[in-house]
Amino acid sequence: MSWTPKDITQTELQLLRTLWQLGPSTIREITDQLYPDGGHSHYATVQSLLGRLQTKECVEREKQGRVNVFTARVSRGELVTRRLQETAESLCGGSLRPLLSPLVSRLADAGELEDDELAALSRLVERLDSGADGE
Amino acid sequence: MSWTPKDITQTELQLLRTLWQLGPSTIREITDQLYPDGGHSHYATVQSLLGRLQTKECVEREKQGRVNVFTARVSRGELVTRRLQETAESLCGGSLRPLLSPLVSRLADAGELEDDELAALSRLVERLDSGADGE
DNA sequence: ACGAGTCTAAGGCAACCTGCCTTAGACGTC
DNA sequence: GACGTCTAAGGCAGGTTGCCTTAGACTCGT
Repeated sequence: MSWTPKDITQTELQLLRTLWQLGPSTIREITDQLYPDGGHSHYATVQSLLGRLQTKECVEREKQGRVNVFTARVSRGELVTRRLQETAESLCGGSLRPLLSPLVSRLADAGELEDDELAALSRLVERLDSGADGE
Repeated sequence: MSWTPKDITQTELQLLRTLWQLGPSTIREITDQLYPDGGHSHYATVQSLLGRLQTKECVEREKQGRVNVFTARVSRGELVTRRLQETAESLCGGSLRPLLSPLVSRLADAGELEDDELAALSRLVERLDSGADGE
């Protein structure tokens, strides 16, 4: 009964982003940030989304006095890791290794690295691939 | 109007796996492989899923005589790349670079690499990170 | 004390996706 | 022409997602 936390949606991510930016916040603060002219309905929407984020273990709720203060429980990096893990699970039988080559290839295509570093990286991955046993 | 093909589900992936394994196949062949004792309903299920896979641009349909022959249009590697791209898009503003460090860290944790290669990789990534500008 | 304002919990709802299945009709073979 | 196999089309229940309404509780200024 191992529990892999569920993936989050774009809208939920937007909330998380706000939490990362503001730090621990109340619903009110988040709502004001996202919908500066929002009414009660927007407030309730944020409330609803925060509730779902909580069940997805991305957010923590703590009652301070009368109000709930929400804190991000995952960082962007952790979310990235979760996604990588999911991808590995569903496409590569749980192994992360097969993600490496495509990532480096894409990095190369996108020109996101300095040439010399890219070269070093590519060489390394290539060496790994040649010595690897296919799944 | 750029069209990012949608993500596929586990069930759909199962079909793709079968296609990878069998090569271009008819619905019948796929059904027999997945549900050896399946009836018409299973056949129709496969048909339905293949239709959805086609709209997701993962599968190609070609009429050969009276029957449709389906061919996988994406490889496992391409699916991996799609997912990486999605992850980058939704979490890192489109940049793939931030995926690198978490991946290498997880690889290290999971012990999926030889120590010396891991060391080289880690050193490289570390160097990259130190010289990077955060988003 | 009372009304305005702000918080909370609870839940409804339409649109969509997913997995699965039924129906209905076209084509070939014996 | 009956049978088996293919096709297209679409229905349906259950879940998810984004958004919103309701109703009740607390705090405050006057």
